[in-house]
Amino acid sequence: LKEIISSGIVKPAELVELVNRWFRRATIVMVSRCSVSYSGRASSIARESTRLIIIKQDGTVLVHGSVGSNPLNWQPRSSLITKQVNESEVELRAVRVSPKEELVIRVMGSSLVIVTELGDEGLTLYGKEEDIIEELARNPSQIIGGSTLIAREVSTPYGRVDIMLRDSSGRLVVVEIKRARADIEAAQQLQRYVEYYKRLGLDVYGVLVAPDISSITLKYLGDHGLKYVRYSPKAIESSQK
Amino acid sequence: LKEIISSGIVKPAELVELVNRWFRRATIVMVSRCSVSYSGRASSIARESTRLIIIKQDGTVLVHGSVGSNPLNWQPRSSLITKQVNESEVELRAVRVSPKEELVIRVMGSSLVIVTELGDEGLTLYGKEEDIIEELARNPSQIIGGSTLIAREVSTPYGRVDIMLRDSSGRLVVVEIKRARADIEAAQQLQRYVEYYKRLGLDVYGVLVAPDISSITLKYLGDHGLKYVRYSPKAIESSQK
DNA sequence: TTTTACATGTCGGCT
DNA sequence: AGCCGACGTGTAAAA
Repeated sequence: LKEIISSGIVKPAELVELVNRWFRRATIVMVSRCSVSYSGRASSIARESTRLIIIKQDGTVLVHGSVGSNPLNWQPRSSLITKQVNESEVELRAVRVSPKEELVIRVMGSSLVIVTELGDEGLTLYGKEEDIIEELARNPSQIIGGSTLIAREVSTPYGRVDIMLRDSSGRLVVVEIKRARADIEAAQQLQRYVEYYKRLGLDVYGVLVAPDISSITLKYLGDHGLKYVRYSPKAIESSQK
Repeated sequence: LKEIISSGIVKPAELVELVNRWFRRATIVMVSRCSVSYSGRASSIARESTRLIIIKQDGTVLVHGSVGSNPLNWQPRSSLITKQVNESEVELRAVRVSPKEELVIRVMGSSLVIVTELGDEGLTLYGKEEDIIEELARNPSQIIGGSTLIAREVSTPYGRVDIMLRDSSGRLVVVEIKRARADIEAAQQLQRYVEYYKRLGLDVYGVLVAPDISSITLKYLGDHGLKYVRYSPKAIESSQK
């Protein structure tokens, strides 16, 4: 693997050198005994333990424990100050300006460190809400038979409406689309768009489009004069739970 | 570091052996050239590139690129099937049952692999919404002067009310608390709790408590007969942006 | 910069 | 299992 720049057990003094040398030039992956403290929007402390520390090329810092998808602590695209505290300890201080946050990792003893260049290619993702909007905008009759597309992604003071239609009787239809089971928040999102247009004096009603809906949300829609239309994009239909 | 079980460059055949041996027994960290495909709630493809693959002790699989806090692909607590496809390729297939999702990582050539035991200690986090609720429940006069606590964490069909108070004139007060700047969703959350109690015939009004509020949300509250009370917990006041 | 919404969100808790 | 809400959510797009 030509992308590996270096790897091995590294003592505190060398660690400082390595991190200073490669920060924002390569990705640094470390297995270290460390304690972690964070303060900012909230604050946290993690006792000394063995953890996986990742410092990415863009300045992202992640500290992972043995369980869970989410890191114990993290810092997106931070600046980083590395210094040796004493013979056996190194402090990594990752700071973000807005919001003002500070992550301090205190590394004890030697670490297993990999310095490597990772690829930055993104991935092609299908099945986003936007893809479904695209499908439905092309054929709005799937939502309301005989309706025509008026607009997409319409801004209001209370957020962006996914799709606006005109039905066969000439009424405006506000459509909110969800890629997964619709919940109460989706209903209220729709509700506030509809309310906005009604206050403007328009004759409008709202439709929530989703592959599924919670029973409570369905009741909520009914109580507020809103409609539900089931729609699953074909491409992901088979994988619905 | 006694927690390191093994580390080094590993060929395809050895990789299969290593992963089978240590899956769910230790954390496996790999730097590999790989392509990744995912299908489930959505679907994605990532071209061959060098990436960081983490297989945690609990079955979590993460695939990181060079940028961003979030992994390119992932699978929480999955089962994993590893097999050698041909002389130079290994396929890691991580499957989750519900929702039905499949992540396939195709590893090309040799990988740099670390097998290690990480700590599972959690972290102590201060400044959660719950901490603020605790503070205010102890002294509800900070929200409404002269009010008394009726209940905390009250379940309704439309979600959990943070705090219920009775004010000095005997009226019920539904309180929704946010740890950060309140947005329109917070206002609507409060609104639906208040609406629920009003429909039950109770004399009730709603208060949104937060350290800050967006101007549009403040207008929305006014339009719907809801109130805003500013409150910053002392402990995190200094770190507000 | 502010504001809003999406996300394969993940995760926890309660009914 | 369904459902709701918090999260240091992160991230992108639009005003």
